[in-house]
Amino acid sequence: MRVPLLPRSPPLPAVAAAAMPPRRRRRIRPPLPPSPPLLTSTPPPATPPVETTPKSEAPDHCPPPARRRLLPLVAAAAEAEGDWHPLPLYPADLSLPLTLPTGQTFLWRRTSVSPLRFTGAVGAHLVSLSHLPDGRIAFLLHNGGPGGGSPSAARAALADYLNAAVPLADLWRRFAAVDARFAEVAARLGGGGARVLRQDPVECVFQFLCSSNNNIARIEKMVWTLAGYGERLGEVGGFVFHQFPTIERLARLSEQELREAGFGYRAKYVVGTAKILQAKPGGGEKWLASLRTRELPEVIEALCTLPGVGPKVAACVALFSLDQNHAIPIDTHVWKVATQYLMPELAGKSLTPKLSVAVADAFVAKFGSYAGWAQNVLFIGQLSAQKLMVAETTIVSTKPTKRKRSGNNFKT
DNA sequence: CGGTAACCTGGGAT
DNA sequence: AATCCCAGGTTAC
Repeated sequence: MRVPLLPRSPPLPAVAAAAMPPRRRRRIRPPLPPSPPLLTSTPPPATPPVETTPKSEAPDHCPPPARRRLLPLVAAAAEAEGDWHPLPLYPADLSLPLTLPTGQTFLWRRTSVSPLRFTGAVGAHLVSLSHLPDGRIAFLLHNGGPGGGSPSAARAALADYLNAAVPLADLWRRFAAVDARFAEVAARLGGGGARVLRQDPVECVFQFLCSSNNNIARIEKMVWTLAGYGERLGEVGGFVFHQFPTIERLARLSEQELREAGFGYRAKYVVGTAKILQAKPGGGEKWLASLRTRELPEVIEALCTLPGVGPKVAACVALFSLDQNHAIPIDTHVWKVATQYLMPELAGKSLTPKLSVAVADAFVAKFGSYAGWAQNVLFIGQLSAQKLMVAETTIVSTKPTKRKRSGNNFKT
């Protein structure tokens, strides 16, 4: 496999460098410059986003009916749900709808529309995320207590998963200053909050293994099927959530089993990759994690040895889970952006590995060591533009199609 | 090396 | 109704 040779990234932007702690000792609650100081070691539970009509909860979570009836609705909801814990992240730092359902992970489910709420597994923690009335992010731990984790452990896991140490607002200011197109898209998206996650590498590899030449709905279905092989964590909003399975568990799946589950030719990729990872000295988890401290070209090369992993999937895994903030996944959407705005001389040409390297280089030259974060925003801009167009045409041209549960796709 | 065709599947367009 | 085309690519000629 040819290895795209991406240049060494330029030094960190001064502002980011100053705010970024060394990777080695990742801070649990890093200070975010733009955010007011509000975190204490034991933050008081926040008022949960008010549920206007408390829906019927899963039986497991319901207090005894007799007692519940005596409580005011809000109190009952609070008791059934537990406490919402605020995080020092404001919409400019993290917008849930611009981060969770926009293609870097396919495992979160929208479990409430008003207030907007997403639920997913972060490691073994089953959490819901929502914006408080003041805009801050808050999380609710569903499987805490005996047999589960503590809120403080969940908080630490979330800070890591959300890449909370990276000062997004500062990055956006820099990006907008060097690129008019970015400024335009950023404004259209509401000014901030599209954040690159720091996912578990195993989870990330297998998610993007399912993504090739595929559409979002089916990717979500396949990824959800994979997750189902992991340990059950609980049920929220009618969805049963699982911890993502281990490599060992995935390696025990058969290609036939996955084909019957609708994976098509990707079935052999999943099993093959699981087996290769399993055979790594020290285990696949460790091998993948070790890539976090390697240079990007080496990371891409290593990932491309896995069956079903090509340059695009490798770049996704590198960016979304391996700290390669200047990795640029070149897919059809980004290719469009690139040929339209960044390198018009490439218009009409086909996306070859060599050209995709050239485009990636151009992104890094323009946006610097966090170019992947800029690319992610431009991608989302392209995505939403397309979805808006699709929505328009369907309204105009077709009769009201009965909507199947298309539930978790990105829409505005 | 660059260009091309299969490759599973499902939904929407023609 | 049948067929084509496309969807966040990768692999094999």
